Amino acid sequence: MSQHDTHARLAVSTVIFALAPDQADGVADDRERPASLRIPLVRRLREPGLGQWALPGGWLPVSEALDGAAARTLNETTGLAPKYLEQLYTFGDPDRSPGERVVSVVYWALVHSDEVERAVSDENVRWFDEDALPDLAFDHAAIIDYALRRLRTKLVYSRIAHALLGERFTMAELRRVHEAVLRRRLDPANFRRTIEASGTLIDTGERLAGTRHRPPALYRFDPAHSPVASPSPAPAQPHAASATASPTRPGTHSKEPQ
Amino acid sequence: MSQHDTHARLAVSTVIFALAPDQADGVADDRERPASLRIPLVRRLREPGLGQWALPGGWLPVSEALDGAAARTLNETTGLAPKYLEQLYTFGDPDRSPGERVVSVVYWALVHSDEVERAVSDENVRWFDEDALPDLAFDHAAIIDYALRRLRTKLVYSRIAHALLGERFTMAELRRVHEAVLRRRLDPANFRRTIEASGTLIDTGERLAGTRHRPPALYRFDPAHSPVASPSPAPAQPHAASATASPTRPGTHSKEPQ
DNA sequence: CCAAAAGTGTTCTCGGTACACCCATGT
DNA sequence: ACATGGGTGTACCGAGAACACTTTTGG
Repeated sequence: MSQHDTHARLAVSTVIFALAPDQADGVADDRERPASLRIPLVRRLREPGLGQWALPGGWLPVSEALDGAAARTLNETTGLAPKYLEQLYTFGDPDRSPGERVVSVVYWALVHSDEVERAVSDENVRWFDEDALPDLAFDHAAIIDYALRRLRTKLVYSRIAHALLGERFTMAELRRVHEAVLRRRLDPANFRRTIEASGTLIDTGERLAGTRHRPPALYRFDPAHSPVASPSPAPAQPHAASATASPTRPGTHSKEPQ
Repeated sequence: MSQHDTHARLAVSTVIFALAPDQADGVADDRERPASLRIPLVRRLREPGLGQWALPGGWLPVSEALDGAAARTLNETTGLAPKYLEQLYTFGDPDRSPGERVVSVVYWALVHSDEVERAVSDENVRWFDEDALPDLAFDHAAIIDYALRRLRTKLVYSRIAHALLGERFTMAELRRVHEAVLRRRLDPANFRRTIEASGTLIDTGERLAGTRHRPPALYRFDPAHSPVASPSPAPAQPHAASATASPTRPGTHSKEPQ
């Protein structure tokens, strides 16, 4: 392959975010510090970067859409189906990959916690805490850093936090998502009012019982309320990957890309 | 070429913005409506889209950086050297170009008005008013629309308007740039305070004489003050294209890309 | 003196923050 | 009853919008 290519090769990768599941060690103190974001990485099975951790991704087939390729490759490698998927940036420094010129169109995705349980997790796919990342292949550390900044920025002017949660959720759960992403405590009273004023929430009327205190209301998001700024015809929306996740290892195409 | 390519081809295009030069028809009423933005387009000399207007761009060479290719191709086709250049989005729908799969990494650029005079302008390169665009090849109309939205959004939280002006400028000139981009009148008093509070301006101490009223102060931008959010190592900065613009026609590479 | 734009001062509203306080449930 | 988080009320602060007003030049 790559006899002496006069063109760059095109790859698609994705930075995936999920909430760390509650550590059920019974210590009430857990609730005091914000939960953290986790990112799934895959181990590279070939050169360059053999053995290092990298973002899930793959080469772009001729006739597949960019976001389609992002959703497919992340599903093949991790078994995840993203609830939110948006293009992040295209990285193409000539020397970002040793040997071969590779241009990577990078996406970022949000999956909700339940998905994490269903996700592949073996010696070659692992979840890492946002602030405990391993050594990463290529420029992937910088890419994740950039994705985190974008997530934090976008959270405040858009309402995308629900993509990290299930269908129904309490105000406190939603607030903890914001706290985890922004890495700081938020005032419950003010958070409630801000969210309610945005009009993105719908009160289901139901309440969550079984807590050791006053039962909180359950909300869901207004689906009509997803005005995310993206290129005109294709708004960044929850993406339907092959829902029946049948994860396969990478290597379907030659080499692994970045 | 393209025997039966199993990969997409990679192109780089740029949406370039400049202020429309003052129409010197002497009517004082000109000052009453905001100036408009202008965009240079090039006519396609080959299929697909022969004869239609399109964004300046070219194929990505193997060993050239993305922003380098953007700066070079826009300079080759239009003779312009951008003062500001930033990646916009990567467009890659499988059917956006008839016949061949083309993925375009699109940049957007700002040039100041003086540049416009020096720019190439012939039957195959022409400036179009933002709201009087011709029929465009491929998905370029949607791309320009997206670039306009990005410019308007970025103007308010970042201070990039100076990239459309020369070295020294008055507060009113800067305000008219904002008015042209945002397409609405701004209160001179409040605009002044907002800009001054941002700390991005430096008073040169000079004043512009020769007006028929009180001479306004001349300002310049604080170069240290360009904290633009971009991927970590490569901040979006004024870009040094080949400064001695020697415009050449496209066609150096096979076909014209999108 | 007058026109016209430069530049200043004052007030108002609104979104976000801090924080005191009441409410409803399980134990 | 009481601990615990759910939920409400209220006061403050700073950024921006509206607009009256003063200043400085050319004609």
